[in-house]
Amino acid sequence: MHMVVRTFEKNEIIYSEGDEPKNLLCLIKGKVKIYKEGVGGRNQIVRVVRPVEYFGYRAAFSEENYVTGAAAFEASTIAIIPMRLIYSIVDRNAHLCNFFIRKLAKALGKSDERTVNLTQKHIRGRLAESILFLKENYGVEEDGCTLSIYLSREDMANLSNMTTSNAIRTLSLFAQEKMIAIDGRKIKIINEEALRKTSEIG
Amino acid sequence: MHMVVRTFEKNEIIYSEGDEPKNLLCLIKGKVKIYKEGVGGRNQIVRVVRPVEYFGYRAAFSEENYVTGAAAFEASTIAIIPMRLIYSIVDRNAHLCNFFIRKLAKALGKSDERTVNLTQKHIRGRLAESILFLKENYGVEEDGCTLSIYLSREDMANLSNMTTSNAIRTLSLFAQEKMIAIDGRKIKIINEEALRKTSEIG
DNA sequence: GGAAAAGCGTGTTTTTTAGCATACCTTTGT
DNA sequence: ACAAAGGTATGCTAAAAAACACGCTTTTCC
Repeated sequence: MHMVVRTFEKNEIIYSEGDEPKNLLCLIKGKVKIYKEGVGGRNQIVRVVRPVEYFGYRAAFSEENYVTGAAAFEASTIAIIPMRLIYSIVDRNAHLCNFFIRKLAKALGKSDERTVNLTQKHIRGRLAESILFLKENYGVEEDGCTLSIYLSREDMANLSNMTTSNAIRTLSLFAQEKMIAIDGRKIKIINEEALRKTSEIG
Repeated sequence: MHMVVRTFEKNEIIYSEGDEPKNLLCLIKGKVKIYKEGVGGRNQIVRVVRPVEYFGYRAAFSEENYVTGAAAFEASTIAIIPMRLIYSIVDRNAHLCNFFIRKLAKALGKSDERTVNLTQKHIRGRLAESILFLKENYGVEEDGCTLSIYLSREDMANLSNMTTSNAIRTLSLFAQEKMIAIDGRKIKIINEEALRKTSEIG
């Protein structure tokens, strides 16, 4: 009945679809994906978490089991706070209550936008958008243009709703077109304007 | 600074993407769609509202303008409650606060599931799912199998993430396969089991 | 009541995307 | 150091979905 902090190694699962939510999680250090298993082993990343953000509490508040899973993109440090503690505080702390309302409301808006982006844009648009999203969310290295997250092609695909081969193919195309430069998992944004345009028009 | 009730006619817009959210809405009677404009005039219905449900408050809580629009599927009666009233109550009423947390948390879970269903299932799966969804959400007529909502083919398409012609074609196929019977906009579920299977396997 | 518009049905073509197969290159673990 | 496994690259084929074209029917509105 008290908070603990533990580390998760790269690719370690933090919780799985169907698990009962007992804790509020707070990412102290690292990078985490929230994903959903789809048809034929294909996963869809629905959200990503950066430090310092809370996650894993939605299911608890709606009294359901998790409908998504969470895993560490890279070695991560996470604070684990029993939801029972939270419930008792929320009940008499309007401030905390508003905090969660706000977080949930923002996440819902993002989720709705994401639904449309993933369903209506074409492959190039979706991938361009993912690259920009990763930049906005996790930032870049000191050079100002290399994404500071290094994802496998499969994770890029799962983020962008496409097959791994299409992610590989389209990344190569973007590199040919000098919108990005790729070196293994390192993605450098060369022409952000073009990328933005691609993400908008498809 | 007080609640009003007004009616909206069929297809009338209740609020639009980009509008500033000032009110909490409550659908008293009728049926409402929450949708998002996509690429090339294609809309995606992200949620539907039935009586008696609250809607239109998400954007207010997250202090954004609306990212979705709302319109009446059919003639509807709606209570309009200024958000300013709500804010003042939420601040000191833990019960109401929990109500909104719960609603938002549930909606977010649904939205995540919807994202994956819309992106990964094939046309047949998506349409079958929409039909079952409409049954669960709005129910059936006295005969126990005719959906009590009558949508245009275009709305069926917008609900299922497909073009209007594909919605028309696939509905005809389902009718040929005796899973449903169609008579204009009337959809009768003949073989729910088959429909459910179609929605699962694609 | 009749013209115009909106909605529906069906067939064909084209584009987009998934699915495979194969080769090569990097890690990982022993 | 080496085998095995996992990840990346590329080409080809098949399937799915969109786009288009056209005719027909129903609604809407002067």
